[in-house]
Amino acid sequence: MAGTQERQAQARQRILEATVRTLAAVGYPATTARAIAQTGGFTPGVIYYHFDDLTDLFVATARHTSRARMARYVSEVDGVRGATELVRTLRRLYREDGESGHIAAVQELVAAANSAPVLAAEVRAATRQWEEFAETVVARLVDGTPLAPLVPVKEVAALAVGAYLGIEMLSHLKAERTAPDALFDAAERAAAMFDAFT
Amino acid sequence: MAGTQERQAQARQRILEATVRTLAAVGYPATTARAIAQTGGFTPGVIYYHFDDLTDLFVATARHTSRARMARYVSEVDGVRGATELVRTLRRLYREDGESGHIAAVQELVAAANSAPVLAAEVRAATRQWEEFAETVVARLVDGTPLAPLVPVKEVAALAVGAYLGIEMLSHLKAERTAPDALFDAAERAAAMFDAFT
Amino acid sequence: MAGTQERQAQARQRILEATVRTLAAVGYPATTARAIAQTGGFTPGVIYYHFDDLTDLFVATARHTSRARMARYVSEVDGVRGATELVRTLRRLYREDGESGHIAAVQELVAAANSAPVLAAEVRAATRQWEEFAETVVARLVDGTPLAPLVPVKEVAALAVGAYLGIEMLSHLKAERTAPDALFDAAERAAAMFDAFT
Amino acid sequence: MAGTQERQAQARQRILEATVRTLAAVGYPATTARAIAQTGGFTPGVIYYHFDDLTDLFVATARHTSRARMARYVSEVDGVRGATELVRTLRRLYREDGESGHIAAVQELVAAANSAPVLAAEVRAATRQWEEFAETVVARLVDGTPLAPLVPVKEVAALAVGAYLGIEMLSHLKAERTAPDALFDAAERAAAMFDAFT
DNA sequence: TATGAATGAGCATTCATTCAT
DNA sequence: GATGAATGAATGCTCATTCAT
Repeated sequence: MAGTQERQAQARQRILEATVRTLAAVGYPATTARAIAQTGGFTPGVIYYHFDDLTDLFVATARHTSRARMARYVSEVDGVRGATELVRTLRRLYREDGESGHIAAVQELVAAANSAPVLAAEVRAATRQWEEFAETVVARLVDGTPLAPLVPVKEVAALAVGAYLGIEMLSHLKAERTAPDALFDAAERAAAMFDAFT
Repeated sequence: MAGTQERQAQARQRILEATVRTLAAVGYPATTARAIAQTGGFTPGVIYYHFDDLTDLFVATARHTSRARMARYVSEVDGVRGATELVRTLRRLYREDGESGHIAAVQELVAAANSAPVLAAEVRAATRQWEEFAETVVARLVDGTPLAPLVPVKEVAALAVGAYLGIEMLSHLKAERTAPDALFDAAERAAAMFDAFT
Repeated sequence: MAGTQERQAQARQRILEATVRTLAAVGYPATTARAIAQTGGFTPGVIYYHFDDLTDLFVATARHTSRARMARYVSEVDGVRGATELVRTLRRLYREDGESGHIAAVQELVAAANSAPVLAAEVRAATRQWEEFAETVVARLVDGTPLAPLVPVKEVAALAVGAYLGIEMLSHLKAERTAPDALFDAAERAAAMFDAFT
Repeated sequence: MAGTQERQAQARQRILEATVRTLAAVGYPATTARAIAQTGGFTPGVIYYHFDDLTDLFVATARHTSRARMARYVSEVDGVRGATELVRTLRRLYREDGESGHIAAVQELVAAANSAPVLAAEVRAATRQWEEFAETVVARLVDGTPLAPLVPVKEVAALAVGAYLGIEMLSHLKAERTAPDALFDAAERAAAMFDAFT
């Protein structure tokens, strides 16, 4: 009997993951019910058994993906001390994202929000959470250092989130993972200077 | 005879601008032939008289918009001396872009490139030009200063372009222009420090 | 063991009644397996346990409803003497039908028969029975009166059945029960004249 | 230039007639966009070029058919004197309707109105016009005769319209045109008595 | 050149029906 | 007996695209 709820949840999970993979692979405009179904190896009909419609599915996907990654980011970044270690952790997380298609999917949903008002609300909420997360990370980094009064935490956080999405968008476009790598290298050098300085 | 070519060019221009406005207003997935035609006040048929198909139109739009803005950015940034002035100029240009819908359109096309392989090539080329432009600007800014050896020009440029697109994407999502304003404010303060230091 | 058959019969009954109520409420085109199930508070699956398919269910519904109402009409009209009393009885029965949704359901099934050949046979049979019933009533009314040779019993009966369905269809359309009331009033006056005359 | 509007009207006309024929042939539930298109020999897409959606088409069909028949009925019944001639005229008109499928279509739309609220409004209006028409006919028939004070014109008219639809529904169900014929015969005999009496 | 009409492919969604549990 | 999950075939509708005028 407990299995019923579990199975239901499992089925939803399978659909959500197929959606993420499809979004990452072919982009939002091509993420049709059929495409998702083919990715996940099920019939388009199942989608409608578990979700009201595609919008509902995209909203759920946005929430699910964002939450899952957020949890991972929070737990990984939690014990980090110093900018260098932070950059290294982020690089590792970014690679994870790239392999699972998570940020690609998120970026597609953010872009899609412009054409899907209902989705926009959900994406806005998710974005806000990421900005708040970025703020805590930045704040922890500069707090107690001479740079603290000079760094506008909110703005740096907003910049970070925007840059993360924009860079993912471009690196996906270029079908290359090297550009982000070079960026992380540079960031690591900057972080070393930052750590030395503080 | 010359008038014929001119007229042809004018018609193309009208279609391209309608496409930009439509992209900015409703996003790529909703930018259908009909939607473009309605924006521009012409019949969907005309599009096919002047362009092979929608992909061709989007490619042309990417090139046209990118070039037009590039020209403007180059000419405006050309005489700029110092980071503060640069930030102020960029803020002005960004506002222009916002009003005309140009970066919004570009961002939509970059996002769309993931689902439209032919478009991707054009967008990649445009992106490269913007990164090169950003490189020259950054280089000019740090050249001859003590910071020169510390700043990885290529990476900073790539970061700048990515951040520009990502932030536009997010601010469009939030339907607010104030976030970028706060960012420009912060950037201006940072620029002042930079200028004082160099 | 007898309880098993009883239970089976009860379940069928429940489904049949849910079908009647659904037909009356939303009409044949919207009377889907899901809609019936929701009306009756059971799962669509049960329908297929008790009936071969929807057509089978509609056929059974036509038979069931027609028989049930026929029994009631026969027993009520049986002891009636005179046209006035007949009209009053019919008015009462018509009101019953309206409240339970029975003629509405029958009318929906008659209309649906045009699109469902298998259903048509059943509905034809039911209609024939109603015409026969009407014939006996009309015959009993005129027999032994001077009008007997003037009244074409078969045709009057056919007219009566057709009018009954047509008027139900229209009054359902108008969402009003007053039109039939006015008709019954007029019929009662005509019946009074008839009774006085015979 | 004038041809443009004409062609448009012709195309609409073709679609409307295909809809009437399809409704009469397979009934409302089976009158899908594809079915209509096949009847008319065109693509489903054309329907949506000329009508907003199927509801719009059904509403237009109800109006068109009702108006066209009404015009014919009014003009044919106009010069009629006496009940006998009226019945003969109605018989002729009824045969026309049967061949063209017009009342069958109307009856389907009336039945369908129960499931299609938007359609209901249009059908209600059409029904009202037919009842008014029937009233004028009945009134003209009894006016100036001794029966005048005895005949409730409104109710007789309502009965006539309801019976017309109901009988069409049943005769369509029985796939026979003979029943109405027998009814018209009986009506003609009654009319002869009526004419002799008045 | 531009338009209006038409086409055919594709999409979201619904629905009757099946079946393992 | 009954349920929940799944399937596959429609259905309404949109859209890129074509073409005669």
